Amino acid sequence: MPIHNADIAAVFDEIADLLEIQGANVFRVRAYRNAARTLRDLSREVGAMLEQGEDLTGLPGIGKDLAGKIQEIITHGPEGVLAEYRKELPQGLTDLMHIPGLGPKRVKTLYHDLGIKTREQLHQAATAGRIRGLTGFGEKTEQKILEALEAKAGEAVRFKLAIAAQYAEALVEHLKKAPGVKQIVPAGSYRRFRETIGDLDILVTAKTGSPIMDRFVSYDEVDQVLAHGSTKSSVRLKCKLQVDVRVVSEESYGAALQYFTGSKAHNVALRQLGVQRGLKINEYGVFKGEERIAGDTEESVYAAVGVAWVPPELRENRGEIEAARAGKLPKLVELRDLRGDLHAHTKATDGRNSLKDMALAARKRGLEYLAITDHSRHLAVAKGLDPKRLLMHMEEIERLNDELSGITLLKGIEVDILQSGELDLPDDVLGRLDLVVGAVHDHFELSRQKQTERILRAMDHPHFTILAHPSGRLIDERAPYDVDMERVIRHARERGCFLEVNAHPERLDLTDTHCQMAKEQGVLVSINTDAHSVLDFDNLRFGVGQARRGWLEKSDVVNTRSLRELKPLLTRTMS
DNA sequence: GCCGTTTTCGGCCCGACTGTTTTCAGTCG
Repeated sequence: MPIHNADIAAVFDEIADLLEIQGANVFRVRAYRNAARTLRDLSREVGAMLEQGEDLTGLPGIGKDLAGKIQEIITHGPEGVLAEYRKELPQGLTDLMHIPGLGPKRVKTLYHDLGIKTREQLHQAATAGRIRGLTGFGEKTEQKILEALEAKAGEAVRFKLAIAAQYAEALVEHLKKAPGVKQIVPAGSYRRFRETIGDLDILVTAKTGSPIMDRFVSYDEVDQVLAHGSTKSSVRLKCKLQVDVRVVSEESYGAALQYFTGSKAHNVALRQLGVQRGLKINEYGVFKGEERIAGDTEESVYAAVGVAWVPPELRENRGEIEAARAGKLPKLVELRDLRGDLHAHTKATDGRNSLKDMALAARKRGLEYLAITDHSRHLAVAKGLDPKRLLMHMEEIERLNDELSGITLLKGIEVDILQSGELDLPDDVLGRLDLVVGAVHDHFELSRQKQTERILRAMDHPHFTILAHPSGRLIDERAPYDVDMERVIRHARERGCFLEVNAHPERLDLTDTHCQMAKEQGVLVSINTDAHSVLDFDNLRFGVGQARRGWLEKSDVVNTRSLRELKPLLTRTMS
């Protein structure tokens, strides 16, 4: 079993937990957490990097020691490295730290004073009232622990961005009606367009004395009030989404927006820049000693430490601060840059709307072209098209193009990539289309090597244009199939084909880091809705968000081209 | 344990809320 970056990151996080319980130096703990994060964000496998003789100490937060541990974990597995830290503490103890209200200190107390090692033992002790007497604990803490254990809270629930958006928009509307409210904006990972949201952070500026917090905690979708202060309140909604509202004065709006947008890692890095300049940055402003020198706008905060304003989608501490410092931030692609959509379905297969309805909906969005890419015959469950039906479909598209103005339909197919890597329709049929979108819809279980070769072979086909949803994942529902995305991206460059960013909120596939990798390799990306109804064009904004998180600019996205510029790109130039 | 426009040592981001305290530790983000 190959060891992936995420596995090594998990080992480092466990070490960090164990060190915290042991009361180790907090900065040493942080070093392990930083390294874990670096590994999770990395678009390449460290195993492959080591094989190619690359030096891991070039990676942020990885020094000589941790590079050695990574090597050890890859060569001999994680047990040896972990054993060293597990010596003094039983395995599984770190699990207790994931229970809300329990951190390293309390877990240590529970273990040392009562010998508690598992959730079950903790539950027994809490039920028997043996927790409340421990130092640092009380009746309320005991009760909260009990509730957390019984509610199985602590299992991190994340919400897909599009779902969170529904709750966020409704809540913002509710809060707006509170007297004295001036500005109100969702910040946090929501503003950064992360594909899933752990909780929702809403920033409010309001006149002093505004009853905003009372209005917030009494919102009828609130299930539980977790905290209720004058500047900070937290609730859990009935849908289980946690929402934090922070109120600041108007002069602190920029600093607070910057602060609550995060990410945490980005903010830490920005503050370090501040420290180097003798400045303190917090949610109220930028301070030189006692003097407040910036903070009314986000731009002023960044300017105070000598860097350009960073778009929220880039704020992950993946090099954006260095780029901002050097004046080399990308000019990110925007929704309005998109001129067309290269992946959509109709009633002919598993879509809900007619060709004409889809065309008109796309035109209404201001799109200049829409590729109709219904399924091919192999996907029987979707009534996939055989050559005969496809040819009829193409004729219908041509007729409609004659009839409509302001939108051009392109003749395409979402053709199944068969297990062998062959495409599901004959070459002469594929050759009559404007573009061929290839996709894997079955045999997700193939080995990494077979899956990769299957896809590479499909891309070799002379008519292949775009690889749809390249990893096949459904967020939180289906893991990506095992495929060497580095090879796929390199192959796309060699063969001159494109990779999709599927804008459906459950897919968002390519991921942000793979977008970045595609850009580095010079592979163009197509932001497509994969629309199955006229409503799905709304999803384009999520696809754009994902592309922006991947540092993509207008020129990196193939469907920002006008139809005239696009056409020659669709004709593959095979070398 | 990492890192360097104060560089190989001595720093390492900052504040709110809660509960358990009697001035603050722990947790969280």
